[in-house]
Amino acid sequence: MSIQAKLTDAVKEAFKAQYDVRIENVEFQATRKEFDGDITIVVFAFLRHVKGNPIKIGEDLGTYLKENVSEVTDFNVVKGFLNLVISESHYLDTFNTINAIANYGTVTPDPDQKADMVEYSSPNTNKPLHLGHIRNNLLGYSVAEIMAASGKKVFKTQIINDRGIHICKSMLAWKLFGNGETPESTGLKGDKLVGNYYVAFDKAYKAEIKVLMEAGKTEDEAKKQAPLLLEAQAMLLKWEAGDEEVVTLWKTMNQWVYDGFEVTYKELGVDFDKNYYESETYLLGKDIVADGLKKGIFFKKEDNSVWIDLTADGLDEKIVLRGDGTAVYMTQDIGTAIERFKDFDLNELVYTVGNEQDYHFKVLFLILKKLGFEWSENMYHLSYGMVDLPSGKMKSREGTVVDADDLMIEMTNTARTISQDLGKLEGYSEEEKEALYKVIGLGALKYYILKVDPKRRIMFNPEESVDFNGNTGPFIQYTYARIQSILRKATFDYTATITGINLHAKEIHLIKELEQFPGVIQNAAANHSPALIANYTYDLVKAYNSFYQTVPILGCENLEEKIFRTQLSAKIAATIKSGFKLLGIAVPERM
RNA sequence: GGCCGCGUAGUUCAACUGGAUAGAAUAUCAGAUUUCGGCUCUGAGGGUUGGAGGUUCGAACCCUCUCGCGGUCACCA
Repeated sequence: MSIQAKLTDAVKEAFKAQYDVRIENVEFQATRKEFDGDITIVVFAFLRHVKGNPIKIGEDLGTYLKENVSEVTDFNVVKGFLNLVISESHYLDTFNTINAIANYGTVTPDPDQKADMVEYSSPNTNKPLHLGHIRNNLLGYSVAEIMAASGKKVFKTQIINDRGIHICKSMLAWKLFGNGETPESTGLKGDKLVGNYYVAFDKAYKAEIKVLMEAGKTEDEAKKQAPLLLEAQAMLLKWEAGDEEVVTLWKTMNQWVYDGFEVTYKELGVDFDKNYYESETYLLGKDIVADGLKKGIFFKKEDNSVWIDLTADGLDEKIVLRGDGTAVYMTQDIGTAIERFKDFDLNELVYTVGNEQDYHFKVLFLILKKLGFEWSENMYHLSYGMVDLPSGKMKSREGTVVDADDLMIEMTNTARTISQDLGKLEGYSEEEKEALYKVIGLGALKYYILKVDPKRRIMFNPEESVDFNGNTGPFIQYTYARIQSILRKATFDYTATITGINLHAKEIHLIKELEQFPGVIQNAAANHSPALIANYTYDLVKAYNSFYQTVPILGCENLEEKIFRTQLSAKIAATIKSGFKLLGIAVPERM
């Protein structure tokens, strides 16, 4: 039983005995360092139930707790805050308990529970992944890991937008200008090759528009009448009709892209349990629309298009099916959501999608609710802000995107430069060194992106790149590596359980930090926020560095204390590693 | 213009979801370490939490107004 649970019970009893009132919950916080004590109870919160002077109530409560809870050795009241001093032996006991737990902080999922699904990445197949996708991937992957660590059964998934006019544009450009090029013949990654043709299409298309406009067409007319666009549209129709030549080309070029994406995902360290393909799901949802039409949830306009009126909910009218009977984005999302809940018996469905689609998901969830699906309450849009560059927004057509593969290489290069100056890598092979540079470079990138609250925009400056000092991934990795260095030198047996020693203030502080880890994971899962894990890990590392600087570990004279400090160091390292694993960041043994 | 989100030290981020004197990092300055890795540690300066009201024991957080930035209001996804 945790100390907080114990105190909560005692507080309830105290109020029952002294005032005959029932208290539902007790508000705790860590005592601020300028006051004496370890745990603080906020007395103000009780004023709703008990009238009186908060200082008097606090003192009565403190007296009661000191008498009835063995761990409470003393207390003081400042304004409405009751500060409790907890015995040192409690912290030593706490550490011994924590130290015995193998996967401390994580909850093993019950395999029989309903599953949660996290969708992320979901790229188009006409261009390579860029910095924006990196934020998406890191967030989605990390949130899935955190949810799993909090005890949920989680599936990671992506839906690949492999169908539509965009891929036809690349296909057409390849057919016209490609001369049979392949990833093999050019040595280019498949996604890069296809992306080049998308750009080539756009260039040729723009040239056609210019010619048409010079011939007197308006811009709108020119855009709609350009022969290349008409041809791409014709290609899409052929694809939908199952034309063999078009479908074969489509399959070939998509496969190039998938192969390319696979490389990027692997480098980035993300994966998926299941892929969905839009080409297989784009017809879903039409039945539901027909159904909703019958029920009167949707209505038809003169041109046969189907809409939903959400003005009563403060939103607009939204189209759910085109006049020609074909699906729009919303139709598909309605259909796939229903299918997923059916197929997987889902509890929660998380969509990792940028905040420019906030409105779309608001509408989607509302429509599903109106259609009577109770699980629509369990859908969550993990919305995140854009990644801006100093030059402004990233725009693929203007060539201002930061390519995902290039960025990872750049980060690795920076790590290499720094490590060659400062690293302690004697005896490492070149391969081991390269692997290490990747760990550090990617650690810097991932931490930089994940430590920020998802909702906020990120300004990414590729010139300054990413810091390696201060609140950064490498700083935390360094602390881990240094602990490993100590453990390598600790040639004595440090497995014994230590009792009865006096603890240094820094040690108590570290144990308090350790104590919080399980709660932080639960909180991060509930809030879908890797930033909470990042901040926690950083606090832990800072507390450790302060400890490290203040007290000797291996040089400690007293054998029991030396053993304890070594154990404590090992557990801190293990916790850093677990925390970073939830962020998808590896930790090095040396660096 | 309607709706949504965001405004916190020079800069990058926190603040346990309404709690104590708003904390870190970075940069600047001043110190520490005969020692287990000097990518470490300790300290100083730096704030009207965009602004103005309100709610209450208590507001960066909730409400109203206002200013700034971004997104969105497509039969694209």
